[in-house]
Formats: sequence, C-alpha cells, structure tokens
Amino acid sequence: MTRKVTIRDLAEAAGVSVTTVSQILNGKGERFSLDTRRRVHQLQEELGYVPDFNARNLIMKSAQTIGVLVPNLGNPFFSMFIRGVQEASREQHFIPLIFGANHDEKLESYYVEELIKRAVDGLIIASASITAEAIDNILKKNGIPYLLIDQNGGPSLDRIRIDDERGGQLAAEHLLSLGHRKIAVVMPEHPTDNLVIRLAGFKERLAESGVMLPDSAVVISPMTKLGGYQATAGVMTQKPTAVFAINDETALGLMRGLHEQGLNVPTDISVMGYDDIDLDEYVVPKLSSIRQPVVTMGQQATTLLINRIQDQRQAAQLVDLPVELRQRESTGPVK
Amino acid sequence: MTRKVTIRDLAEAAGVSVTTVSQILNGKGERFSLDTRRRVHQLQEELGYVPDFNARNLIMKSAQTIGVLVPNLGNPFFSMFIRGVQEASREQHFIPLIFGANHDEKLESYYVEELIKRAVDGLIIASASITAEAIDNILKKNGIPYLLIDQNGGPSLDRIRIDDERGGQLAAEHLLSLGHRKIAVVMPEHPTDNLVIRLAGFKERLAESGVMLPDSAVVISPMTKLGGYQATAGVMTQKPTAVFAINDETALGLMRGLHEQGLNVPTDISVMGYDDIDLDEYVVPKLSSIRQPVVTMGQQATTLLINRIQDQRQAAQLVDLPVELRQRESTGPVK
DNA sequence: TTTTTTCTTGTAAGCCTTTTCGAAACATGA
DNA sequence: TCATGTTTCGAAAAGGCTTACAAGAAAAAA
Repeated sequence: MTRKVTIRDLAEAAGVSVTTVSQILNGKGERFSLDTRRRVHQLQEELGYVPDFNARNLIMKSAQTIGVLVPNLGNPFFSMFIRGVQEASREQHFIPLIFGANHDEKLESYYVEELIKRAVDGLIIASASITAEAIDNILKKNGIPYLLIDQNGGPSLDRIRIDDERGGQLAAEHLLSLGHRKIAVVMPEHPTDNLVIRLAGFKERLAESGVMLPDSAVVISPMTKLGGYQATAGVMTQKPTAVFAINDETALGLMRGLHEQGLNVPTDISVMGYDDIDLDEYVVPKLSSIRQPVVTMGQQATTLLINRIQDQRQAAQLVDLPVELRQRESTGPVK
Repeated sequence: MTRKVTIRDLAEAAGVSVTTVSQILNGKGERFSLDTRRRVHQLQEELGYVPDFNARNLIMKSAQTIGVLVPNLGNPFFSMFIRGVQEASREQHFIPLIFGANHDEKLESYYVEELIKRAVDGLIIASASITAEAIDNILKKNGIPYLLIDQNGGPSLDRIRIDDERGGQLAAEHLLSLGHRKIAVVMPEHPTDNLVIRLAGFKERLAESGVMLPDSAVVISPMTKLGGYQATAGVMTQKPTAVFAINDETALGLMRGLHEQGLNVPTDISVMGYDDIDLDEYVVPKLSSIRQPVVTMGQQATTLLINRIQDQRQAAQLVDLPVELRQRESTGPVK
C-alpha cells in the first residue's frame, strides 16, 4: 500500500493551497472560482483522498459518535431498540458504539469509561446495574450529554417516557376481563424504575376491582428466559390462574417451565408478557403481551440525544410514547 | 464544565516536561526517577487527566478499533457471535463497532465505507449481500485487514473454518437414523458459501444411504422466522416426513407454520435446525439442531483479526471449529 | 582535576486538519 | 490617477499528543 494521500498532496496537485482544498471539500467553497472547485473535486477522486479522521476530530472536537449501552443484545427487545438507534444515527451522520453489558456492573462501568476515553459525543444507557446517580456523576463531570432508558425518574435532562403505568394497567385489565382473580407476577430482584411503575399500574388496576396482589404473589427471578424458567416452581406454589411476567423473555422461560409441569397455557393458566417481541407471534401458544414501540424508542432516544449534543443549552426535551395491548393465545378465560 | 486538562497542564503542575509525562503514562518511564513517576501518577489522578483520544490516534495512526458487520442483530446466533467479539476485543483493548445490515446491500456498503472513513484497524464481515470480491477490492485498496465469516471459500487471508460439511452430514445421519427417507430442505435464494457446503454435506450423506434429494425438495425462502413460516406451504407439498431448515430461525418459523396446518412435530413431521441458539431449549417442542460454537467463533475471529492488525506480514492463520449434533424433541422416528 | 559514564530530563519536530485574518489581483467609478 | 470594491486565494496558528535527539547533572573512572 502506498502512503496515505494527505490534503497537502491534493493541494499541490491542484496547484492551490490547503486552505482552498479544505474549504471546498467541506462545502464552504462558494468564494472560489468554479474552475478551482471542479479541479479540486476531480483530483480528489483521482487521488482517492479521504480526510484523516483523527486529525479532523482533533480540530473539530467531535467524532460524531454516540455510545449505546444495553443490558443484553440477545434479547430481541434490545436488538429492536438498537435497530432504531442505527436508523436515526445514520440519518444524522452519527455512528453508534454499541455494547451489551450482560447485566454485569463491572462491565458496564468498563464500557462507560472506555466510551468517555474515546470521547463519544453522547451516551444512551439502557442498562440497569449502575445506579443513575453514579452515571450522572461521572458523565456530568465530563460534560457528556446522556439519556437514560428504563429510568423514567432518572436525573437525565431529556427523557423519553413510556407510559409504563398504563402498560401495567392494560395487562391487569386484560386479565381481569378474562375473569382472573388469583394472579402471580414474576419480577427481577432489582427492578429498574420503569418496572416498578409497571407493577404499580398493574396492582393499582387490580385493586380498583378489589383484587389484592400480596407480596408473596410476586416471584423474584432474573429477567431472562432462564430466569422465567426457574420461576416456575415459585409461581406454581401460588396456584394462580394467570401470571404476569414482567417481560416477554421471562414469559417464554416460564411457559417452558409450565409446559414441563404438565400445565396447558392458556387453559390451565394464562401467561401475560410485556414488550411484544417478534417471537411472540411464533411460539406456541402465541404470547399475549403489551407492546412498547421499541424501534421508535431507539429512534427518538437517538434523535433527542443528538439534538442535545448539537445544542447543549436548549430546553429539556420530552417524548411520550404509548403502549398497547396485544392479545394473543397465551391468555384465556378462567375456568 | 472547566476546560479539558491537557498533558501540558499536568506537566506544568508536576514541574516536568510533557515528554516526561507522556513517557511515564505510557509505561515507558523506567528511565525516570521513582519520585518523578509517583508525582506524575498522583497528579494525573488529582487533575483527572485523560489523554485526548484523537490527538493520540493522530500520532499513533490507530484507534484500536475494529468494525463488525452482521446481517441481523435480532438473530440470537449473531448476538452470541457479537458477545464473543466483545469479550475478545476487551481483552486486547480494542473496541468493536457493530452494525446490523438487515440483509440490505446498500446498508452494508454504507457501513463498510463509513468504517473505512473512520479508520478502523480491521473488519469482520459476517454478511451475505456484498460479494466477497467487492469487499476484497475496496478493503485491500485501503490496506485494511479483514475476516469473512460464513464465506469459507472467500479470498481473505486468515480464516476461521467451521466444518459445515460435517454439520450437514450430522443432520442427515440423524434423520436417516430415525428412518426418514422423504426429506425436504429450506434454503435462502442466495446462500453463502457455508450454506452451500452445509447442504452438500447433507445431500452427500443422504446419497450414501441411497436417498436422493431432488431439487424440488429444496424450498427457497429467506433465512428468517417469517421466511420459515412462509415456506410451510412449499414444504407440505413435498409431503416429507422430515425437514432440514438451514438455520434455527427458519426452523422456528416453519414449526409455527406446521402447527397452524395441524401437523404435530415430531409425530407427524420432524424438524431439524442449525445453529443451536438458546431458544431451542425453550420452544415446544425443543428444537433439534447442529451446534456451532458461535461464541468461540466470535472470539477467534476477533483474535485472528487483531493478530493480523498487529503484524500484517505474518503467515495466514487458520482456525478449525467443530460442529456437533444436539438432539432434542423436534425430531423423532418416522411413523 | 579531568574525562567518561550513567541518570535524568527537556527541546522541538511532526502527525493532518480547519480556520482566522488578510492580501493579492483586478475591475470600477470619480 | 487614486480610492474603493469584488473576487479569489494563501500563510500560519492551533489542536494535544508522541518521540528522536540533545543535553545537563551527578557519579565513577582515570
């Protein structure tokens, strides 16, 4: 490979100064004669000149880059989220740096630090393990704008708010309408804000109909397929007619567990998920769920963040996103 | 936020030159007195000095970054692959830039270009749409090392080779051993090299037992859940006793389709997948599959690439990875 | 004491780009 | 002829870092 072509080479070849080249190539070259502009562009093609990324960033103080931290890339919910992020990033000529932290606090800290070192312009954090305060601390100190997902009450300036309370209510209404009165819930040990709110909405709506959800009916288990599977025993001791799994992954694991125990969904027990991942349509029985507009969430989060990056002093932005019930086959009338 | 602390500030505070600071902070400071070294380190802490990433890269001509292109982040197979990539990257202090191209050729080209602009040190491409030649062309011109996944016969120097032929054979053997003789296959329209080899192994082993697989028994459909679902009709017209879906995603879609047609898996028809994604253990019935060590693949691919980056002139590297049968519930004896 | 060696540190060039501030060159109007 | 305006372009600084090379001081050798 030959040495890299620099702006200097190009300037020399075109018989102009580096200033001229730089200006023209950056769309600020109206002041130059058409002839010069054409010549520069043509020679760029010929020589295959590509501005050096690092040199440019050094001056510009921005690499047009955002960091994105999700708990688990394997969860379709987050891969959909990422998809939204990538779409919006592309439109704005940003590049997302994506990391799955696998629910590991050490890893999260490592990535956040690494991203700061690498001078990302902003951060989207959809990860539960680090506390919001710790994040706020380190990022604010570094002057890096950020957005927290799944932390409706967090300290970040801009917010994208999903109506989790309504989501919980919808789930409750649906189960109530099918006649369920004895209901269990599967939740993780350290729920993020949105999950707490989700559960609150659920309980609240239940209570309105005179159905109490005792603490004992809330089975604690990790938010993964395995976690759902492992929660099976805990759920069964409650002998509920319906279970509300806090997300679809968990629901999928739980359904497998119930199946192994010889229970039929939904005739013996109804299962309600949350997130509306694409898999819901394929499993047997199809999983009833609450839909979150997750691709939109990714897009909006990205847009909000980039807006913030481009104008740090603008007013706080707020986006509200709706949820809706997706009734499928895993929920049915109580016997 | 206060202005960023530069190496100059730190040098001044410590009463030494920037050279001293630079050398000490980069582990090349044995020549300096212990006293000086301690002072510098301490003041770094106190002032919170972080070397400017771009300035450093400008000199070093490397951002310790690799690009990773996968067809679809939503497929657990690739999210596992990514996981391996991230693990290995972390160990080597590299950062992967990850992109899902959604099987879109335009998108792939866009990302490859963007990654070149951003001066990544190397590329891992596990994406089917761009031809291997096109990739080789553009990357070789830019002197960027790369590694192709799912392209066993590709032009890239280093290779990580999965024994897809054996994988196909294993699938065939398994179905044969259960007594199946009438078998269908679901494949995508433009299969990558590894898929072609996989099918060849499958056919070959079948042929050895005197079972022919006519072209008409190969149903063409995209490698997604939806693709598998849509292939159902095509499969059923063959009236096979077993189906080999070219990957698990496809198999999942197909199983849903078969279920809707009132067929029971495996008593009416056996379904065999490929990839051994985690979901296989959760669906009902559990999906029989061929396991590829995908996390290892991601790790090895990353390691190989980084080795290559660090020594462009070393001999070609080759890693062979095994496959194995994972018999589960979706395959059973022929009636 | 003088010379040589060993420790310890600093000077300055260079990486490649963007951008500020002018300055030639030329035409125009008085 | 001179002042003024317009068009077109360039010199040079700045950005923060690494590193080849030089050099001063102290210790050892002569």
